[in-house]
Amino acid sequence: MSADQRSVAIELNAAIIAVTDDAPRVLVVETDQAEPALPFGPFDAVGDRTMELGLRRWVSEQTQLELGYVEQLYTFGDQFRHPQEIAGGPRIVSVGYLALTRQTERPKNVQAHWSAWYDYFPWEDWRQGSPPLIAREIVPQLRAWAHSAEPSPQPRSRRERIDLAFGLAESGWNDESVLERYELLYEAGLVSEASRGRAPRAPSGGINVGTVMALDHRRILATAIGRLRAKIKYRPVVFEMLAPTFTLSQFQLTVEALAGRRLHKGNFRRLVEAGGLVEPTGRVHQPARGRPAEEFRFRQDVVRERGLPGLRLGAAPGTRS
Amino acid sequence: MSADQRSVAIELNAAIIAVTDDAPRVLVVETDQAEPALPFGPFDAVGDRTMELGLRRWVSEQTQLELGYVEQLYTFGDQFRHPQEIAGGPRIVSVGYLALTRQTERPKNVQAHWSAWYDYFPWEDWRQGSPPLIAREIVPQLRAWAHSAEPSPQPRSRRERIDLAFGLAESGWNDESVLERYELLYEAGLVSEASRGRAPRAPSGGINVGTVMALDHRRILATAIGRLRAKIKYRPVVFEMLAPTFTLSQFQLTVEALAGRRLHKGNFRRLVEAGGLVEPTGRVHQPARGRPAEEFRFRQDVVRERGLPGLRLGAAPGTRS
DNA sequence: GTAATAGTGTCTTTCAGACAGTATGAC
DNA sequence: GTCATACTGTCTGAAAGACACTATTAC
Repeated sequence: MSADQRSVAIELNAAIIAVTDDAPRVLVVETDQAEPALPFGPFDAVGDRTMELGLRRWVSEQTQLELGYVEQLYTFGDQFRHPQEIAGGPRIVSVGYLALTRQTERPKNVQAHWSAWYDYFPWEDWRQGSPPLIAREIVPQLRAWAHSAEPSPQPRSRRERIDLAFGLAESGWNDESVLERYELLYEAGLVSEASRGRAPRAPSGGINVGTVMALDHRRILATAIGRLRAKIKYRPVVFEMLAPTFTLSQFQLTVEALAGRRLHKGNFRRLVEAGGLVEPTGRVHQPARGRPAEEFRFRQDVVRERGLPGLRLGAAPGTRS
Repeated sequence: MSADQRSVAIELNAAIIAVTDDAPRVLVVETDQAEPALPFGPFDAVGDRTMELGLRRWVSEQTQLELGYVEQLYTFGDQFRHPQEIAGGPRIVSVGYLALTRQTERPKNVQAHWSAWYDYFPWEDWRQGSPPLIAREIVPQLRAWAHSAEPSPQPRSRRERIDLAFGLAESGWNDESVLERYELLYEAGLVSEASRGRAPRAPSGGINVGTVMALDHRRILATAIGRLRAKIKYRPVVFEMLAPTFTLSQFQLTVEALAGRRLHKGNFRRLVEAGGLVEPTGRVHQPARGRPAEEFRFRQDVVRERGLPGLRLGAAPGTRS
C-alpha cells in the first residue's frame, strides 16, 4: 500500500550442515523471539560478484567457518513471509543455500550454535524404526484434517498425499520427501508457524510437532534436508562432513544419520568398495570396545574420473514398519 | 557506484517447453538485438502472492498459454548479467522457471514463437549418434583451451571436466549434464555470449557454437533442459507435453526428443507397461504407413498411489560412440 | 510379394537385498 | 571363555540391456 512496500530486498539464508555424534546438525542463531533462525546475511548488490560469493563472505565474517560444498536451494518469495513486510517494509525475498562443513571448527560467533536437525523434524528419524510420534499423533491428526474438508476440496487427494508422504502406501517411506511432509503438516496446521499472524484454525489450535524456527526457516531447512538426502545418493558430498580419515563404520553411521534410516552393513561396504570412492590409509582405528577397524580416506581423484559415483542406499532389515 | 546501483530488482524468466514433430521447443520472444530471449515478466511485490502465481499471471497475459507443470529452477544473480546494470541501473536478479505445456495452443503474442531447443544446443542431440560437431569442433577447441592454461591453473582438472562432460570418459555420455557442458563452452569462450562486454579472448575470438540467446538466457535454458531430462526419469511429467491420447511410439519419440538419445523399443514398452502409467483407450491410431497402433492415455490416479513412478531410460544400441 | 511400423518373447548380466558366517580386539 | 565390533562369502530375485522374432497395415 505504501510506496515503500513496492520495493524488494534480497536476503541470503544458509542451512549449514555438519554431523557429530551420529546426529546431523544445523547452525542456528538466536533471535529475540527465542525462535532459532538460520544464519542470514544481506546480498550486497554492489560488492558481491555472485550470490554464492556473497554468502561465503558473510558466513566467514560472522562465524569464521570454512564452508565446503555450497549449493543454491530455492528462492522463497511468498507474501508476508517476513514480519517486516507486514509492518509495511519491503518484500523480502530469501535465496536459500545448502552448505556443508565439518563441525571440528566451532563458530566464533557466540550467538550461533549447532543444533540437531531432528529436533525440528522428529518424524524424519527412522533409525530406530518408525517414530511413535507418527502413528500416535501425526497420522491421526492429518486424517482428521483430511476428513474435515470432506467432501468439498478433494478429500481423496489429501488422503493420498498423506499416505504417500508418510509411508503408509505400498511404496513405503521415502526419505527424500521431507518438504512434502512438512507442507502437509503446515497445511493441516500441525506446525505452529502455520498460524502465525493469522487466527488459529479450528481443529488444531496451538498444536505443534517438533521445534519451531523463525519465519519460514523450517521450510528452508526441510528443503535442505530433502536435497541433501537425494544428493548423497549420486554425488560424494558426504565426505565434506566426514573427518579426513574414518572407518567404514563411521562412514556408514554418518550416512545413516543424514538419511534417517539404518543401512545394511554388508551391502554398504560392498557398494563403497565397488565405487572405489575410498582407499585404506594403512592405519587402524582403536575403538572403545571391539575389534579395531581399518582406517580409510576419500579418494579425491576418483570422483571425477568415474563419472561422479555416489551411494545407492540399501534399506536395513526390520526398518519397514 | 551511484546510489541507484545499490538497489535490486527481481525479474521472472520462464523456459516454456513443448514438443512437436519430435523436436522439443522453447517459447522465445524477439528482441531488438535480434537475439531470441526467454519470455520475462516483472515480479509484482504488491500484487503477486507468490512468485509462481506471478509467473502464471504474466505468462497468461502475454501469451494466453495454459501452463501445466511449473517448477522453480534457479536464481541467477551474477554481476553485469543484465545490460541495464552496466548502464548504471539496478542489479537485476532473475528467478528462472521451467514450465511445461502442449504446443496445441499457439501463443497469441505475435512476438513470441516456438523454437527448437537443439538450435541453441546442437551438441545435445544424440538421436543420430554423437553429433559430428563434437568431435570436429568442440573437443579440439576445448582441448586447446585446456592446454593453453598449462601448467598454471590445474590443466588436468580442465581435461577431466571435458572428458567427463562430453562423454569421453569411461562413464560415457550423460544426458543430464547440460549445464556442465554449457559452462565449459562458456569458460573456453566457445559461445559468443562469453565475450559480451569484454575483449574477445585470444585463442577463440568470435567463435560460437549453436544459436546465441540474449543475456544469460542460454544458461537458463541449459539449466531447464538438464532439470527436465532428470525429472522425466522419476516423475511422470512427460504427459504434460503429450497429447491426451497417444501411441506408445509417439510416447517413446517424445521421451527420446527430450532426452536427446534413442531408446530400446522393447525395454521402453516393458517399463512403461510395468510402471502402470498408461492404459489403453480401446481405440487404434492409423498411421500414414504401417501397422495401426493401439492408443493409450495417461492414468492420472496411479501416479499418486504407486509412489510417483517415472521412467528409467535404457540406451539404444549403437548410440555409444 | 515388399516396405514400414507395431508389438512380443527370452536370454544374459548386473546388482540390490538378505542372510550367515568368521576375525580380532577388551575383559 | 563372553561380549562387542569389524569384516567376508554367497544366495536370490528383480530388472536393465540386448537380440531376435512375429503381426498388421498399405502398396
